[in-house]
Amino acid sequence: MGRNKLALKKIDNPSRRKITYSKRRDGIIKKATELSVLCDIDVGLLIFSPNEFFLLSYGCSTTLCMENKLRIEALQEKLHEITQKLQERQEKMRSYNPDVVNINSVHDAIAHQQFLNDAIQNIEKLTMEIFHEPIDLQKSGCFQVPPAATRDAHLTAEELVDGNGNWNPPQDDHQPKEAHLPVSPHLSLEYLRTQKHWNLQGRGQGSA
Amino acid sequence: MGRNKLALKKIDNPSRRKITYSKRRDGIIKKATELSVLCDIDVGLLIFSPNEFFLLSYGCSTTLCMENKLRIEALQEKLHEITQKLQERQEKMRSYNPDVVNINSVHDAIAHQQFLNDAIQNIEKLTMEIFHEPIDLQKSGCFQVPPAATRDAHLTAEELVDGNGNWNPPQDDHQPKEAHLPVSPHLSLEYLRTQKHWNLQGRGQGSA
DNA sequence: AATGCTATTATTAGCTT
DNA sequence: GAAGCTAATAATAGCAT
Repeated sequence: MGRNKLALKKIDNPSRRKITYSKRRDGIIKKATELSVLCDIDVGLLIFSPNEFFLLSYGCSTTLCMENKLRIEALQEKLHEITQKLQERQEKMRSYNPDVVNINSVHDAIAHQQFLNDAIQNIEKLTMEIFHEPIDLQKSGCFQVPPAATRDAHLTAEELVDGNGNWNPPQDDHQPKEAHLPVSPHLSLEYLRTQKHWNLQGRGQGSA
Repeated sequence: MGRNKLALKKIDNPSRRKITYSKRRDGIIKKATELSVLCDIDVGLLIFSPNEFFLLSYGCSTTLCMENKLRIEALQEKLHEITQKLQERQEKMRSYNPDVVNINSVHDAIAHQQFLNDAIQNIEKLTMEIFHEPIDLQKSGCFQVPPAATRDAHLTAEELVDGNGNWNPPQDDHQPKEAHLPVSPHLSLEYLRTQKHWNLQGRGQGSA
């Protein structure tokens, strides 16, 4: 085309190449536009030159491209956000189930203590609420829980705390032997109700 | 071009439109190929006709398109995975912080009791381990903890547990006023060590 | 380097098969 | 409808500015 035909290979002369680029770029854009209009179709054209990025689109091709870009950005943002949430949760879980081996600094120990305190407070709050506002087990369509049904369960209150040897058994009648619950490791709700509340009780045996 | 010029508007005759489409499509593909080769650049061309989808790409444009698609898929998979993890964590957290209002069945109550039991066991296990195997703070590259340095910290052991009104302060000398730790809300590990262990202590006031 | 010119080649509209 | 032909238009290489 033009004064003479040129071989279909990279134009070595950078100056001539750039000129050809400009002319043919405009040409192909015109062609793409015409094709799109004449034939009523969507045409997308992407041209990456070292110095410019051209993107032409009639219809969904750019939309597609842009949507993809936006989708990726949105997904990455969401992923980032949710990953942070997960890490927070994991950190919290780690504090509920701390491994002493991993406590290597005062900072770690403090953090875990804080969480343990929170956990204990939650447990106390719950038992208080259970005591003051007992749940009506009869109402909820479930089997009835016999009073003090813990002794024969896999893990009784006594076993739980005996491990530390410091459980003070409640003073009243919560130890009849009948165990009717089919469920395993548990404390019965009824039993919990007999305990007004639990408390942390430090027993100073100073070593410092 | 050709025998006569045609207006730049949609070709109404579908047959003629299709013919024009075929010819011009091939033409623009040739042009794109030439531009890419002659000028040594990446060119992408997307043509959406009602009956075919054409995608030409020299260099990164398709790569880009395909990569985007793959990236989207990978991101979505990751997001799905991590969302499930988060939900699991949230479920577990809910069990640690149960809301009595939501306990409407024996099944719920048992599940929560199970989690509370686990939490209690963890707390006891931790404190036992801390007591029996004190962490060597000097070894781990941390600053030295002065004995009983808790009183002036933002949140002392007393404040923490006073909220429940049931902390028994240790009997001996752990309350000098010197506070050397720069860290805030904390209990000192040294202080913990003076407490042989914590125990749950039920105070039977049976109402059942 | 960018713009315009134009000789020359490339594309293609309408036609034919 | 598809393939090929060709007159006619469109694009553009090289040159000049």
